[in-house]
Amino acid sequence: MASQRGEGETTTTPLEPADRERARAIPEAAVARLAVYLRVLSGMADQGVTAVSSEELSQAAGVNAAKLRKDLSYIGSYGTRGVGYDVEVLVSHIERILGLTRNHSVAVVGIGNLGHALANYGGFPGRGFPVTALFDVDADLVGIPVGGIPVNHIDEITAVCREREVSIGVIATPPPAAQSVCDRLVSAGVQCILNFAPVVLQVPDNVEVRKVDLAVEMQILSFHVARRADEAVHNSSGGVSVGNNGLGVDGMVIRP
Amino acid sequence: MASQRGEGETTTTPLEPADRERARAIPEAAVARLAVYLRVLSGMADQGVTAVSSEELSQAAGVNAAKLRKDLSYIGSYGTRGVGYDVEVLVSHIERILGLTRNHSVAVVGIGNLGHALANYGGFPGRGFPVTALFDVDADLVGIPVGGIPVNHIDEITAVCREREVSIGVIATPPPAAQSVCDRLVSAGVQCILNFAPVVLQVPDNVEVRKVDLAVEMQILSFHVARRADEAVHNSSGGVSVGNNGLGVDGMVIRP
DNA sequence: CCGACTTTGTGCATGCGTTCACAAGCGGTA
DNA sequence: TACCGCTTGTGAACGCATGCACAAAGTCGG
Repeated sequence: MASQRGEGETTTTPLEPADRERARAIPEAAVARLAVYLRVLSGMADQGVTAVSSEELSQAAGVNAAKLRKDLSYIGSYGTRGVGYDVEVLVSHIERILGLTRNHSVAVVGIGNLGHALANYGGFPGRGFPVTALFDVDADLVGIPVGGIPVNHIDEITAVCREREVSIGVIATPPPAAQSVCDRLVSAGVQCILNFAPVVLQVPDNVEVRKVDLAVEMQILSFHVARRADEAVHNSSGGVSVGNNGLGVDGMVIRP
Repeated sequence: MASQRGEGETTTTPLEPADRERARAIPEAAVARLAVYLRVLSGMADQGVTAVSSEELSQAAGVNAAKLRKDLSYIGSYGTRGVGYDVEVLVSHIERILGLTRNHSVAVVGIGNLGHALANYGGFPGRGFPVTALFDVDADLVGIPVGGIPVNHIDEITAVCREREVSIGVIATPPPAAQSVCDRLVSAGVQCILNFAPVVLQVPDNVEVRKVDLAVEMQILSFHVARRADEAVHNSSGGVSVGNNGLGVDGMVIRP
């Protein structure tokens, strides 16, 4: 489902006409990479670079040049053949596609070690994600400002989230509380959740969940350590060549 | 390269004979899910559950039942047809494949907000990953214990990592320092890195990097917010059906 | 001891994402 | 203006992962 292209729209759309159709066609993996490109491009812009080729950008982002061009083609044709891409133009178009033109109010739930760290990030990396609300069950924390924002009690979550138009909820609670918090966020109208708790959240279909799971990350690394160790034992030759292709957005390129 | 299957080994191997061959064949995405299954199974074991079917486990892990069975088949046939899986057995086999039978010493570099949070996790989620070393550039922090471990100066990184046999390095520094820290970790013999800095690290092929990028996660969520908002504007019908398939290990299932 | 039911394990088809390779297009130059 | 070299954009092939559907295999009840 969802793979049919809606055609025949002739109304004057408030947001670009053909972009919507493109947006729904962008593979999730490509979206993740676009965010990386955006950061690299922003860095280049800060250094005064105005133009870049797909080869240069792909090197900096740690991906294949062809893949980069395909990723960029998902959002349109904004390059100049024979020349490359204008950094500013690319930045603005990626920002538009990623929806970074509007601000996304963020609420952090669970003000423990991690919650503190998140709250203190201060405007979150890559501006546009202001933390506007903090919540915790601990009554002793309520009212105390963390990173400039006072902590609210978790029971106020619905009212506060609605009032401050929170669009992204970050769950940094202990595992047992995560599902309950998630449910409350959802019923408060939050449709995007970033979950740091090592729990598989159950949510309705209209809610988007991204998961950051330290234990899983560590265990994946552990797997590779073990595999490598075994290979080392069984292969008399010491040749190492791994190549971290596969899923994920990690880049890994030999420096020039 | 690396896709040939080494056969003809008849020596008594310290680690199971046919498992190595299996291990290198497990898709990366499946490895990530195995870690999730392991957590779910551990939780079940704690609650006294001794047996589980693929259907139950897949529900709890938020994945398709067929996919779960296929994932488990990568590590061998440890189920009983007509019955299901023995929880203990499955746990021990997944742990073995993921290399969790040995401890993996972890070093955290960059003792800021995030570094503090990581150090205080205390033995890291899912035991087996003891934090044994902390590093920072700030001389004022050196010697002060965080989460029970004294902070070392970053210049000692090579000596300390070698001495404590650190196998996983966690980078929680500001972006500009990340590549430098990474280089030092690599030259200290660390082959696995978990990177929290919003930087694309350049490493040699024999080093495995996993990335946790908050900005990217937020921007992916932002993308979905924007897409959804556009759809809401253009679709008069209010039907919502997203389905978070694609990359990643996130689960999303309607609760029973 | 046998039959019926249940659940695993997996061959196969489908779909998605990555990669290749090249035509199209643009700027610079004579 | 016409040519030449360079880089983009993309059609098509490839490969991997997912999901389906069923045979294999084991248990339980009679």
